[in-house]
Amino acid sequence: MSIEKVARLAGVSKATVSRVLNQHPGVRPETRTRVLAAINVCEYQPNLLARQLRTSQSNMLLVLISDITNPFCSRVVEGIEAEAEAQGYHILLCNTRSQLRREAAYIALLTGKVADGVITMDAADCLQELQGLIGESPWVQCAEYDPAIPASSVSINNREAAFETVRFLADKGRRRIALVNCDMRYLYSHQREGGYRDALEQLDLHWSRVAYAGNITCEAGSAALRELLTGPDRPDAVFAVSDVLAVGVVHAALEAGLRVPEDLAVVGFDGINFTSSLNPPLTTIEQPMNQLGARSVQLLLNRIRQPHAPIVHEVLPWKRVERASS
Amino acid sequence: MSIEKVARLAGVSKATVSRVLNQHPGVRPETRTRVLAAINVCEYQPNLLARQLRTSQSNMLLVLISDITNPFCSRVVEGIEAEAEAQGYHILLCNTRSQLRREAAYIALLTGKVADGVITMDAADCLQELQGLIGESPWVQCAEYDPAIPASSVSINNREAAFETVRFLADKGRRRIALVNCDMRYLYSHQREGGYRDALEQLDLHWSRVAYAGNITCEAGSAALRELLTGPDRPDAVFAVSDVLAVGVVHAALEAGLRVPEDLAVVGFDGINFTSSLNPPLTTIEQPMNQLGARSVQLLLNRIRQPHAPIVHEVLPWKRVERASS
DNA sequence: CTGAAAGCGCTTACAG
DNA sequence: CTGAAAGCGCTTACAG
Repeated sequence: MSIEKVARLAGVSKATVSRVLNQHPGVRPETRTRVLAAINVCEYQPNLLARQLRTSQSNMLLVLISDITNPFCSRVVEGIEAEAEAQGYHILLCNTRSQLRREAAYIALLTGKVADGVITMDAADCLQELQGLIGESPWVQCAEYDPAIPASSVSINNREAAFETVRFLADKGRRRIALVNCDMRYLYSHQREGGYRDALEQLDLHWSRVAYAGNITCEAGSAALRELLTGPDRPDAVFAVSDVLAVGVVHAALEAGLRVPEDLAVVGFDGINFTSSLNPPLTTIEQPMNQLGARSVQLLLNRIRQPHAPIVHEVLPWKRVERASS
Repeated sequence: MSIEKVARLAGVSKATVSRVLNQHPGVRPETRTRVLAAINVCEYQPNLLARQLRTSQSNMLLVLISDITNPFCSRVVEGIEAEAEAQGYHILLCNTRSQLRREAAYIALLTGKVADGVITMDAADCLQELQGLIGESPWVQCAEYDPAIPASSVSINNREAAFETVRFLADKGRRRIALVNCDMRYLYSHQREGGYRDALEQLDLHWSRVAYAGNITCEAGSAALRELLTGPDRPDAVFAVSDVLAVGVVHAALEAGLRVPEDLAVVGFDGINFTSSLNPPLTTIEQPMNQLGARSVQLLLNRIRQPHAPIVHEVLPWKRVERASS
């Protein structure tokens, strides 16, 4: 009814109002200003729902992340949101905790045309099930991906990053390098552990030890270190697969009377902001978090705009940031 | 067209399919199963856009936050998302950086019926302008609010929390208590500084000093402390209005050769998870972050469901968590 | 350059 | 218990 009201006020048809609204060329200037005036008078706000239904595009992107509280995730989301906004898209956020039930409810929005595409950051482990729900809809897998799924992905080379980190620690003279890993539902857990083991083997380091954190919290990191300290000989270095875990590792180490890095070198992963302000500052493997998000959006929009755009698996560079903890 | 396809397949009318879809009572069981079967056969997915347009409700909530990267914000968002999901609503997230331009684009979604209501966490300073855009739409102000705006709010008593924190430090024998504040665009900055000054006055403490951090980062916290250390006599305690700033304060203090808490007691604000794993663990004022989010959703839904529900200003409790840094 | 009409895919009184 | 019809508020060929 609303566009109709404007039309009556301006003495034109709904079509003309629509043309003005969408800045179509070829509306007589005089008509245009009359319509604009009418729009102002009645404070007309277009009903976007109707527009979306009619044009069958919503300019909305669905984002499925497992934990918005994880600083890595929130930085990626920041990147996603900024790029989406720059391209005229908006973000529908679902904090899934990798639970299919929650995911399903949101994906109904995708198949229900409320969103034009989806970016997932869920554990690789549940991607196959998601595939069934998402079907053919435009989809980009961010950070976590399943190579068997026909959807683009953006990630880093986790195996290489882990491999080089172990080599870095070995170069510094460390001989008993432990890994604090987490949940094996995640692809990165497998890849980083793979890199860790490869490096130990290649470097002929026979001491190896892995502790698994139950979740990505400092407490879980502390618990993991305590577990590592129970063995007959202690590690002299710990590589944690997340900065948050590393904070807990350092905390538990100091609590146990160890000096960092003298007695125990610690390296984290992600490159979260606060790592540079810890005591000691934390050495970490920095992921291009904003880029991961931004590129995901770009690839997704490619697919939305040209449904037959090729599927690509993009690998972004990581970077070691050396600080006092190692 | 789609519901029509199902209807043809099942040999009924669109109306009947719709009734089955919405579990209306009074559909003959036999008809029901026939429709359900047809739905399965053609893998029908309802177009939610059409439904939303027709019923003029979207079950979508717009969330405007200034910085998703701030751990406080992401915890509140977590609370918002969880409660919304529990009530059958979804979240549209805008990372505004308190920029009106970005906000305006999202608010168009609200007035354009894509969202049923809005929760803002933006700086109080830009709330008046938002008011103009939001108009009469259901709105809850979370953490930051403007008392002059006719919309509900959920927050804590910042003035009281700051007051009690200063008293707590004074009780511990501290005499030169400084404040590390941030951006005065925020209401909480004013309130906490107010509480700080009130307490000093009431306690007859004449030493006072405030440093302003340019943003909520550890680096800004460090810079603020360095500034405080330039004076003739140093503070013996710092109250920082955010845990993130406090991390930077502690870092710069240690760097300057001060012991925490012996030479300088430090108290943060928010109750972010990692504060307990810092070295030393950080004393902080804990805000009920999930509750702030959850209650905001509840108040907003009240308003959405009954547009004449009264406006309320809810104040949630805060809690001091005492640790080694003070 | 502008308008009348069809249609996006649903839901909901209103009849029967 | 079920169906025909109107309508949510737009946009877009198609005429003129």
